[in-house]
Amino acid sequence: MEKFAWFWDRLATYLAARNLKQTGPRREVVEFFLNARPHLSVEELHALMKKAGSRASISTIYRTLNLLKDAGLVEQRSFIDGHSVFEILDPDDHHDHLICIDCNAVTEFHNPVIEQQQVEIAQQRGFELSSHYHVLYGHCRNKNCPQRQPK
Amino acid sequence: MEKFAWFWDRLATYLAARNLKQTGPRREVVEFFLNARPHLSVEELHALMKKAGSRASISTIYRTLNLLKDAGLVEQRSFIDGHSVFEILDPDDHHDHLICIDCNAVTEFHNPVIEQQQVEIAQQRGFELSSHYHVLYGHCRNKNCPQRQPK
DNA sequence: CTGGATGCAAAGCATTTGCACCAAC
DNA sequence: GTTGGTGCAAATGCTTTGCATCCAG
Repeated sequence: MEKFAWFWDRLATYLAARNLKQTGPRREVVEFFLNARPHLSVEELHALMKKAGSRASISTIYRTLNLLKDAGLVEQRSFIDGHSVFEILDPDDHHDHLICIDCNAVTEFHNPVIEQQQVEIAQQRGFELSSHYHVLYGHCRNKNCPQRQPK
Repeated sequence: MEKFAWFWDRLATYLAARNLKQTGPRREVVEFFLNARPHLSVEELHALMKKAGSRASISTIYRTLNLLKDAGLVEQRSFIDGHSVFEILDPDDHHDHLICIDCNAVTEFHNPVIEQQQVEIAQQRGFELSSHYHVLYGHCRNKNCPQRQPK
């Protein structure tokens, strides 16, 4: 029972429907992407793959992730320091994030009240909601949190 | 009664405390920035100022906006298409965003229920909330929205 | 006067693209 | 064999920076 079977399925369907090919490098990128910790930058993903012996170029990583984005399987998010990260877009497991600004720990939350408010906000403005991005930043209280940015 | 008196005051204090200077171009950038419509890109701001006769360079605009950011007076937001915008950080007027994925139009919203839920979520987890980022993506229904990415 | 500020052009970075070669189908 | 995919290097687009000059304090 592969954890990301649904992902691979939808990808295969997408590729087949457009006469796109299922190549080695492309598979590798998807594999590493799915198994990497969330919020990995493209450069980090590239380094990881390189260390594991993959020869996929950074261009291919970008091209593949953009493909996944076009397929509606991932979401792209930008950071102020210039780079961006891609996130798995699983409709059955939606959640938002709390991020500790000291140790970068990521916690998930799901709040029906907020979800409902979002729908209402969109309706009020004749906006057809497609997705959303919601992150709370702050200080976690974990024992092993350094209480300050590693920088 | 200048609308942004508090902003100019805090800026003056910040500059004075660090022996930084109050120059012509710097004042112009701040002035145009404060009076421009929200969510103006740096390039748009530059074009606007140029048309109005200012000779401030785009470097100066960037340097000034970064100064305001360091002073805690504005906040920077990045978009996936590469550019970023700066927003006045007024603690008495917080808002979040709706972004049209067709025409990139940005609308603001403010929802007390959501704000309250956020506080509760953080409290439940012993998280000390510092800031948050909340964006709703979808399709706007404006007459002039192309209904598709210009690309 | 002195040190910070500016304009210009060049440099940086993350990301994209052109092109010749390679490999799915 | 076709057509899409890949790696490489060059190009792009936003943002930053080095430097000589300028100006506020």
